[in-house]
Amino acid sequence: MARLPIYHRVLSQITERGIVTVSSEELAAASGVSSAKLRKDLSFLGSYGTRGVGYDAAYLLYQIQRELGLTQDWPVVIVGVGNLGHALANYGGFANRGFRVVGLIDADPELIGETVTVGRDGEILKIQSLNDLEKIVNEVDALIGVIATPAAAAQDVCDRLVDCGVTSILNFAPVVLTTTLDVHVRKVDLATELQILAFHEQRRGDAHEVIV
Amino acid sequence: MARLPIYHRVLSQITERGIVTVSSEELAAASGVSSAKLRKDLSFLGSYGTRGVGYDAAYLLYQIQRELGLTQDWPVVIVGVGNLGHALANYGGFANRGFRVVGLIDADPELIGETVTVGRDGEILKIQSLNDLEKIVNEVDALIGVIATPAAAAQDVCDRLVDCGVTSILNFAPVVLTTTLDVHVRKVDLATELQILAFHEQRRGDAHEVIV
DNA sequence: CTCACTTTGTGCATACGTTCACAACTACCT
DNA sequence: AGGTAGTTGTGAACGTATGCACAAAGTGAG
Repeated sequence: MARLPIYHRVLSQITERGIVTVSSEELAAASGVSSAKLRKDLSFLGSYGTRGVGYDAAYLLYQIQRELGLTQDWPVVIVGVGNLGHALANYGGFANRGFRVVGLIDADPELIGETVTVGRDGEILKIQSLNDLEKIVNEVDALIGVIATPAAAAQDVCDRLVDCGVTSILNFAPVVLTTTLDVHVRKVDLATELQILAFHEQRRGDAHEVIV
Repeated sequence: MARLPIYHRVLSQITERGIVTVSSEELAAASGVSSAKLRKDLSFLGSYGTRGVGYDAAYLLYQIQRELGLTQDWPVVIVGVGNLGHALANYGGFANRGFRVVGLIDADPELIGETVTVGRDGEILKIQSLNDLEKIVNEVDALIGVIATPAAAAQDVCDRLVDCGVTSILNFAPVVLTTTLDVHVRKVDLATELQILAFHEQRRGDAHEVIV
């Protein structure tokens, strides 16, 4: 389920506040879903709650972590270190969620060799050349790749990543990537998100005009 | 529908290549969906195709633009001009898709006054103070706001934007925002996307172990 | 021990999105 | 004109996700 990460985050915050027991109502409210939906989602993992009481926050958190595969560390390679690539590399939310950025790759000779601090603990990483992509990926044994390149380069980078054994790709470039079926591709498109908002904005405006 | 922006992008590319007629098969393949799904999506807008021939690419593109509200220009305010905010401001895909970044707001005094080039045509914008948020939003009459702040500040910024009349919000901060029902909130969470990939990666690994 | 109260887990009904299959329509060739 | 190939639009079947409602199970007071 795609909502597990949300529950995971909410539970993290809750346990940090020292709360030990949480009901489905509370957890659902904090996650922005209905309590019935939440209970069904959690029952998918097993019966980790106790009736009349609620869920043990820490225990439930651990179970979700296990289900999400967050008990291990996933090495991640980022290709394309422009503004977005920088933002991703610096994003603090990765380190404590089972991800470690282990490779920064760009095609721009100007950028190669530049150092970037990744994560919040100040680890330093050098930007490496696109030519060495295969070598880098094999060295760090990355299964997850992030594409933050311009649209024109995305498909080529994708093919090369897949050739090196990468099986999960997060794509920020505004193109539809084609790969074999066994590769998981997720797309995040900034313009698309705004367009969806504009769509609703416009429908709102239309409805208004009818009323007025 | 959430797939309209994809069709829009694909159609843009197709018309730029001078292609005048396109069948549902072709368009579906380029968009990564099935042809039946695409036809149903398009029939939602009306009957803009001709049987036996296909769709007139330019005409269909215009109809989608109209439906998405892209025939007008939406002013957008970005709050939080860190790495991600910069990436968004520079993102070239907005300008030619009906969006204009008209406000950059940050809380950091160091950043205020700094100039940023937004879009690809080199328009220059000054970063303004969070204190002036209300004034700025009212001045440019923005209905769409982007939150790229740290998690701790997001809810406060959201409330203030809504108070100024913003009715659509794109949230990059890793928190669940609570607002009134009439405000459209979309969330893009980078860590969540990676977690979903890791989830599939792990299941893949589990299955493998069983076989081995 | 019993009773009143709380909360989970789940069977069932409903709504939604997707796929299938085909009638309706167009273009073109003979 | 008639027939064949190609393509859209859509009704019907299917599967999945959501919401409802309640039995099962736990807690605590008297």
